[in-house]
Amino acid sequence: MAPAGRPKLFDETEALEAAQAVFWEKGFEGASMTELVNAMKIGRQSLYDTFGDKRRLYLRALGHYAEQSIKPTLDGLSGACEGGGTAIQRLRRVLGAWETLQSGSACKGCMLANTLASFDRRDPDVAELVDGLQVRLAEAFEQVIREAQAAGDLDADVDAGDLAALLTAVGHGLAIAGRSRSNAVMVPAAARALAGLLRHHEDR
Amino acid sequence: MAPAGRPKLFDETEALEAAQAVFWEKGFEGASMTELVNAMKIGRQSLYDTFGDKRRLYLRALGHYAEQSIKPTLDGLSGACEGGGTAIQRLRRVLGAWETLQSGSACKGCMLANTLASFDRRDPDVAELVDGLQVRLAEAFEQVIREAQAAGDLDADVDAGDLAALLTAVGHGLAIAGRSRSNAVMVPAAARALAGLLRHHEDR
DNA sequence: TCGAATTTTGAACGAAAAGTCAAAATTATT
DNA sequence: AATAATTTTGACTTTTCGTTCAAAATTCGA
Repeated sequence: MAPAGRPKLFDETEALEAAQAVFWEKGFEGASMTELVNAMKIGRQSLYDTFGDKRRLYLRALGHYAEQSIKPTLDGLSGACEGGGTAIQRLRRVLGAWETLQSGSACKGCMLANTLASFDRRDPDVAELVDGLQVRLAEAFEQVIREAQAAGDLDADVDAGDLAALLTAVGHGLAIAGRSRSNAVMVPAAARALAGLLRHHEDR
Repeated sequence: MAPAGRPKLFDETEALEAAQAVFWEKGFEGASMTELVNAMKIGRQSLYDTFGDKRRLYLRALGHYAEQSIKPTLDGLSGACEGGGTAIQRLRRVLGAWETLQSGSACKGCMLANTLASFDRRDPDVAELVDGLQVRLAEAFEQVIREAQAAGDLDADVDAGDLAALLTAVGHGLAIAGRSRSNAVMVPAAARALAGLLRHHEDR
């Protein structure tokens, strides 16, 4: 059942991705509607008709970012993608992916972290969305950690939940460091240290 | 030699601190000049005469934040304050201070991290200031780490510079997590895990 | 083919933004 | 006391912001 009336000339997902890129780079208040309209290559009114106001557009862009950038991490941890491997291998692979991601020259960091740092924390929708993703990420970490501990590839004397929270925080930290001038030095260094700390003590 | 003319009725540092608080909470673009003028309790023109434009005010506020919030950490690491103690004790004390700081209910995170996440990265002055602070922090960490390693309180098989970069990144990460809804849970958990990983392997 | 429904287009709106101007007020120097 | 220098005050300018309006264009169902 096609809707009566003129169909949209633009691809909604494509436009959303363009908006996401702008918001990711400039933040909510740093991105102007004119800028967004230009980047999305759609008319002003089409934007408002399709996405509502600026705040709702940001929410959808952030949701899209989550699907695109957080989900791969979750899948990588659970082994649903990239051919699996042992728990410790999957963990290391995700951390390695983060490293290369945040070491690039024009790195924009992580939209999640940027949102946490800049968005009005009283906004309930944003707070809930962001926090939900954070928790899901931490839970995925916890599961892999337990698995790696059970396999004897990770010291079992550190609580899995605690370590998961630490890795989540490190994710944020790498993303912030990724936006700094010396990201190409700092991020790989931090990643090396983390990889070292995550070795089993018997292997040292 | 007092300057001829009417003296200012306000304390410059006090006004700057008020501005810093607003910028810290709302970010550069999130804070309006009228809002700043009100918080600083000075006239609009006095603001422009004293601090220049909005960007220069932000730079001074950020500099003030560095003096007030980063320096204590540097001093705590070097042992210049808080009565010293061993290197590992100083390290743990700083991490503990970060934990309590980022676990609070109305936590604003870290202005440094917020700036990295939201400010236009092409701005050379901001980039230099922020990166300089990051490097100074990493250097201070590196020195304490070396000391702790020499004292046998920290495993020596992880490179001190790398570990310093990691702790700097963890600082950013805790600050970001500190702005999330579940900061009171996540931040202490991450801190516990980090404290566990930093134990010497012989103590496990 | 007519009409209802939707999108597009481009102009326009009011509000709020950053920043400025000029006169009044206050102080130190002479 | 007079002058020069500075700050204060409050209105004002200009620009940009997010959002909306209304008419033209396009498409589908009857």
